Amino acid sequence: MTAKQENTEAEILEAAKTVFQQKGMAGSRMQEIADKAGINKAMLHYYFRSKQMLFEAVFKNAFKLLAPQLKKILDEDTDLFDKIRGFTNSYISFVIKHPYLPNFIIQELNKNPDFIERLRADKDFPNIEKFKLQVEDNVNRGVIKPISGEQLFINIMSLNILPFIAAPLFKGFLNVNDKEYRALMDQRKTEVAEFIINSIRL
Amino acid sequence: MTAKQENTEAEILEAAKTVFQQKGMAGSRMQEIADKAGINKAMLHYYFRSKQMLFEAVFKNAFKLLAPQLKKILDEDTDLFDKIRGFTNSYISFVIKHPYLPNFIIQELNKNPDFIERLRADKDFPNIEKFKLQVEDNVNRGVIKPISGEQLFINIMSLNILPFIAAPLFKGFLNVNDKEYRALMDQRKTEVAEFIINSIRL
DNA sequence: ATCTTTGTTAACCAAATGGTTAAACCGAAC
DNA sequence: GTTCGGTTTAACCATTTGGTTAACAAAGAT
Repeated sequence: MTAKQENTEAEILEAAKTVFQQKGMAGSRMQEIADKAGINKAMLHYYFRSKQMLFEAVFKNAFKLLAPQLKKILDEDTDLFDKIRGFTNSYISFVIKHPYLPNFIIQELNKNPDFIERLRADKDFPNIEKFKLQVEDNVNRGVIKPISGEQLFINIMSLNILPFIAAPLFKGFLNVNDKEYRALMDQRKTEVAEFIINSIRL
Repeated sequence: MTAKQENTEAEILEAAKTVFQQKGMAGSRMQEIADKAGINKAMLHYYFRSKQMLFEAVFKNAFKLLAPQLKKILDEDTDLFDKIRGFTNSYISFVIKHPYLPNFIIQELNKNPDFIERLRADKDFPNIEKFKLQVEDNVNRGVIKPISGEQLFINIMSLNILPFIAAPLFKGFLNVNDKEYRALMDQRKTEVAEFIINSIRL
């Protein structure tokens, strides 16, 4: 076995990630992935057997990257307000590093809703129970207005995720160019957290 | 010319809408659209020349449906708080009627960002200027905390849109079934508006 | 009645696409 | 240096897919 073995597999995954995340499962071509990885198309099948299996490998890797981001807000042991500030700030850095990733996951999950079941089996699958208790505790202590952990979680995610997923749409509505839109996103790094906190603080 | 003429064209558009919105441009097959419309595949080309042109017809129709929803929040002449309540409430009804539409638009716009330029040419393209003035006015009158119209608009849209686009993901994280998730969405019909208003009210 | 235009279909086509195969390659163990 | 294992490639294959064509039906127009 040559030393290239893992190298090739990694290069395939990297190329597949790029193509799949930008064009989706249906819009991606095995040939394009092979070209981008600089190898023969047959290698894709040698290492991953089929387009579907290659896709699932890429998808799982993508999800593995996203999960730790969510752990920050779900499992960490910090004060609720700091948590919201911390997540909002770090999520934006994450998206800059992986621009297509959240959209990719959401999109493919829409086309294949049962994927989530297989993901849940993983030990690192994010769990909201701890966060729910924390929110409930803050409500009981009179720190924040009554709100369920679920709804607060949905709100935090929505405010952080959609502006990136729907960037072209918002750019159109707001009539701003890429640079101006990036400035808006930069502003959100702090503003979104305060927006949320203002809403729930008593 | 038979009386079927417009009928056929409409049936093609209806079938194409269903298929394109659920599977996207790349994932859709002309044959499937023809089957769903109950006609021969050649008719698709007879009426719309190519897959691309059929797709664009569907896309424009979809956008035409979405635009009036946005006008509610951008152009109407009602009080800001009422506007937020009204939009939130009516948007959810809209999504129930057209479940795949917002995701479809966002997704295809991501794969084809220059689409938005062609859409902007339309007279009915939503314009945010009036809304910006209204927000500014409310800030100046001390009714709400300082916030730009752009950011408030992004927040309103995000809180309303993402929970539907990312429904499978949220269902997974929250570990709820379809029925429970729908209940959460129902709760949001009023809660989201109050969440926003609480955040900006002085 | 026949001619013309429009709508519709079945059969067909070329290109693209996911996947396979058989042979070549290449480093390592013997 | 020969053999043996996994690795890599070029060529090939069957199917799918968007699109075309030629013939045909139906309805006005003359």
